[in-house]
Amino acid sequence: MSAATSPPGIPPGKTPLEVFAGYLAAHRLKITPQRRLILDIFLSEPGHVSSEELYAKIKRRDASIGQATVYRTLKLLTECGLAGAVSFADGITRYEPHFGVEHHDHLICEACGRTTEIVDPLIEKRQEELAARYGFSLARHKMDLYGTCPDCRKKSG
Amino acid sequence: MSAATSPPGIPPGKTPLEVFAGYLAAHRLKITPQRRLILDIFLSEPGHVSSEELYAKIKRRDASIGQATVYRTLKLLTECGLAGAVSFADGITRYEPHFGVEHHDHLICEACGRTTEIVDPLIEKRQEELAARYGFSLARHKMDLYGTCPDCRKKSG
DNA sequence: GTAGCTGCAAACGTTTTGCTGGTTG
DNA sequence: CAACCAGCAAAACGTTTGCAGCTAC
Repeated sequence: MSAATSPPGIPPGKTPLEVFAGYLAAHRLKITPQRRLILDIFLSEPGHVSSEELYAKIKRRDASIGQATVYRTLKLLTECGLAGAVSFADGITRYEPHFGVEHHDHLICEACGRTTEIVDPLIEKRQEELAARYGFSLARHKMDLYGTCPDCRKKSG
Repeated sequence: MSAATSPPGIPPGKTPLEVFAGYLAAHRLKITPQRRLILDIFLSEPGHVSSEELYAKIKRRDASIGQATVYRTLKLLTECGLAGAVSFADGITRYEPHFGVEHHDHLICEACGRTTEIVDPLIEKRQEELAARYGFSLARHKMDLYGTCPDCRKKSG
């Protein structure tokens, strides 16, 4: 596997900026203040953000930035493996940092909408086995569990 | 839990039409030829369909039907548990039948895009346990495994 | 200096909505 | 016959793209 363009898997011992810069250089693209700022703010987000949410946060630091730049940069971040796109079937694409942040799955309350991040080693391991059984090499996965959280169960009986 | 409006879980021993009719009656909505036809064709689909794909198929049987009706009916079918919305982060919402069709997860090849439907009882069981540990009652879940299928692995080394 | 970037605004494709006449219960 | 529905077309939504001037390399 040649290192330059492979999306999944973050190179070890590199800062996010180095990863991004490396990707940009490899594709003859440029590092700009806007791209740095977007990377910076994106990585400081705890969970998943939509492009619009991120745009709002970024605008507070640089009011002159445009929506399109945020969209374009998020796409770049996804391509270089620093971001991952998740969608919860509500028509909005959300992104989550794939750097420093451990992989996690989601436990989503259908009543109040709150999401909890979860990981279960046993499931992770089993997924690998399952993919292998079909001859797949597993790059990544997404698992969302939908239900009702304890609080909402109390409220609605 | 009162039966009328609960989305998840298909009542046993009922036909899809009965489920749908029951839901409509409970909400004082009406059964129409269009809704019947959409349900019928939707359930005859093997995998996931987008609203537009379904619309195209439906139009072949009733050219006078409108897109909006398909959208509206798919939403109803989702509400009454007969359909489930899935989205693969490409901006298009797809629906899959939740009746007769066993629940399944997806194994998706990132190279050629083909999806294989999979189920692993061990994972299903573990998901329940995991949700329970957080006090959640689990209604449903979505698990997508992304990787490279055997064929594409051969082709690209 | 040149290739690539930005911000703006217009375009795009999917989904939703307002309306009027028609249909269901 | 009252409430709800269908089809149509227009609107709304998130996202992408074309362009003209500006910036990184």
